[in-house]
Amino acid sequence: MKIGELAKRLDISTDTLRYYEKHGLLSFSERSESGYRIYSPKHEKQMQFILRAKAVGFSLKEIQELLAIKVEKQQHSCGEVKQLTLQKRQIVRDKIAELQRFEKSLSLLVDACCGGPELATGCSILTTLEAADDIVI
Amino acid sequence: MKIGELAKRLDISTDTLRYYEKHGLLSFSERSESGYRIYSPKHEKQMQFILRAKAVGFSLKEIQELLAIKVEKQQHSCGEVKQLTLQKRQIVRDKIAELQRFEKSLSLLVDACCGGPELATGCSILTTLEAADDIVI
DNA sequence: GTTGACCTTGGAGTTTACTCAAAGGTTTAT
DNA sequence: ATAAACCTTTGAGTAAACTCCAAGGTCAAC
Repeated sequence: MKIGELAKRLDISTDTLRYYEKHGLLSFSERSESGYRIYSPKHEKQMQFILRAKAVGFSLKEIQELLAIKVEKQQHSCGEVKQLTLQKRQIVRDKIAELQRFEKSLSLLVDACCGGPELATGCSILTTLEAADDIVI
Repeated sequence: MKIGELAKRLDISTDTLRYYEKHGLLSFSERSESGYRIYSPKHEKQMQFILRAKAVGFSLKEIQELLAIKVEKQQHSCGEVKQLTLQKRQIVRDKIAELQRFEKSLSLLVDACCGGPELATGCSILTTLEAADDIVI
């Protein structure tokens, strides 16, 4: 699969793919005789991982660190790799907890709102928002 | 509370606070006679919301949209506001699902790893990684 | 056999989100 | 009353993550 096809499948630009390769996120692909990048399903999986990590707020540098867990086997002890993994998992868990608070707040709003055609000024969604100091939004 | 104190409490810079005000994220504060910004606990709460939203991958523009749910009452119908809130909640739910997949993958790694002092090359954490194609990392 | 749609690189430009500096006014402590 | 530690604004600079462009090579179709 050439770069254009992979880009289309992932709904990103070819520039982004080359950018990620250049910056050490996407591992090097084979090249055709003429120098075209040839990607395998493995590359697609790796990209999906990168894009999903990005969507939940990891920076490219952090994503590199996540990917590096896989690579660090030769250099580091089992204990170190496990420690790093535990650290990353904690970050993920914290993010989940944060999002669950958002979800709760938004659900409160949704439940309180009538959803009718009248102007929202008189709607209970707002009363909810203004009254409940403990609601985060 | 003056800008320096709020910045310290939130562990960000005063520049960032002024930046958020300028870009319509943090609502205007009162000013002292000499022109100093005076913040209330309400401002602190708003900032905490902004920082938490940022931590889970919302851009400043998206955070504005979240905050705008509160403001749009005068201009929009109850139904529209509810629709927007539902949309935002779906995004939050998708992010949660994504993070739960990460958590699961990382947990598999943690559980499979002995955590001992030997080089990770021979550790089952790696076998897990390389064998399980359905694991995302 | 040439047109059009691909691909290559290098490098410049853009957007987002800060971050710093300059020049000056205010407040607090000694 | 005079430093030191605040605060103000304006505007420039920076880092991350793309995004675009130019100049050229490749490939499939008509």
